Amino acid sequence: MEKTAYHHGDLRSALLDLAEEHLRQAPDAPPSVRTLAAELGVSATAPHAHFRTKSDLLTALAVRGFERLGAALLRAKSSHPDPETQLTALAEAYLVFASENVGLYRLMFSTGTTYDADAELRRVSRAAYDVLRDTIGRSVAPLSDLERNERALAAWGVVHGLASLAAEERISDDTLADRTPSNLARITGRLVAGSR
Amino acid sequence: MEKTAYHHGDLRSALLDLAEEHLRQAPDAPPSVRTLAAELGVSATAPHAHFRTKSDLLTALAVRGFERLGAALLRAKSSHPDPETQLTALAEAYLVFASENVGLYRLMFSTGTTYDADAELRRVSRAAYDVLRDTIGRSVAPLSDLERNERALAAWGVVHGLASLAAEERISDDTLADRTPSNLARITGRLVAGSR
DNA sequence: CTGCTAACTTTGCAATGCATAGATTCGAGG
DNA sequence: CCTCGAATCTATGCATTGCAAAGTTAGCAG
Repeated sequence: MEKTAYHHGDLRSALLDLAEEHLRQAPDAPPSVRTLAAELGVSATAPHAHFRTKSDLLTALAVRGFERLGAALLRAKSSHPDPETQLTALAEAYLVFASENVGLYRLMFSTGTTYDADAELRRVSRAAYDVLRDTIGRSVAPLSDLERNERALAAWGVVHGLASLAAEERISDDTLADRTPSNLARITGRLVAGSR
Repeated sequence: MEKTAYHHGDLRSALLDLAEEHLRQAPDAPPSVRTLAAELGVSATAPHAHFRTKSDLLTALAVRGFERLGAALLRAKSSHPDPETQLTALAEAYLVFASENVGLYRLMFSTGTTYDADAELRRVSRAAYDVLRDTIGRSVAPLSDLERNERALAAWGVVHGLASLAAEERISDDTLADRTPSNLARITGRLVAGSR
């Protein structure tokens, strides 16, 4: 789908790349479309041809994020064949992704209303979630659909919650000194695997 | 601390009240300071006397939010003397607050850098968290400090994670049909109390 | 009554998102 | 090769917004 260079190269991808770069260096502020355009040497309204609104650009960024997150989860899952450790490995991969892409991760879960509108975003988000759910489904003995869904949701809740709290730096030093992804993953694993 | 009316009434509180109202009706967009001022019949830069920056206003709003959340948690705790049900009641109170104050809740956990700077915000946020931690600490048998902190953090992670996912409407219908706070609280309680 | 201070207004500026109209360039069909 | 259409990009303009600086008004202490 990657169109080859027209006037100024593949502006669409270039915009997304640069936006991600900006987000990495300033995770708290959403990147300015005009600034992106200026740094790419195009006019201020050039992005308008590829993304009708700024929200569309951010949504496209979020889609990329979920694709990468899903890939990271799959990688973690396939490199840990043992179901005992698989869940913790998955949690760790999730937490690592969130900590290494704070701005992007925040964006992925804050697109707000756009989420309902964009089918693509829903699809990739769902795909990432399904990796987690399938792992949960297999790691524990026979479960009803409802049971499995509830467990998967609970597990997702824990990792997402801890990832968010860590990303927003809401966990203070006297609450938990070791806030590394691996330690948070350990806590997650212990909690989720509790009633095994 | 409430200064009585000067020129135009208690503008500071009026701004916060109206901002919260705006946030309730448009949870996705942060309120515009100029619009708030206009609706209150003051000049566009009048708020500047009370909040040097917009971020300061939002931080003050977040402080209010944490105060109300903490109060809600305390209320829930004291109305359920039984330690068995106390934790679930706490989780439900938390989830109810988040669902009834989506915009405010989002704000409370997205102030970003401001959090480090504002001691007041840190204090009230910590106070709300301590209610949860103390309940966890008492509900389970003797625990080391580290154990208790880890459990409290995990519990906070679950409720915060589920509250966030629900607030952003990221839980689809085929994942969990019943997304009411009480059902989510039930799931939370079962998970956290797992290794009792 | 005088002066001081907090609250508020006026004015102005820069950044930003977005719409519209026009120019440029690529590529396909003749 | 040439023409034309469509995609891409530019130019211009506008409205909203946050913010700063200087002046104005109102309450209050002495």
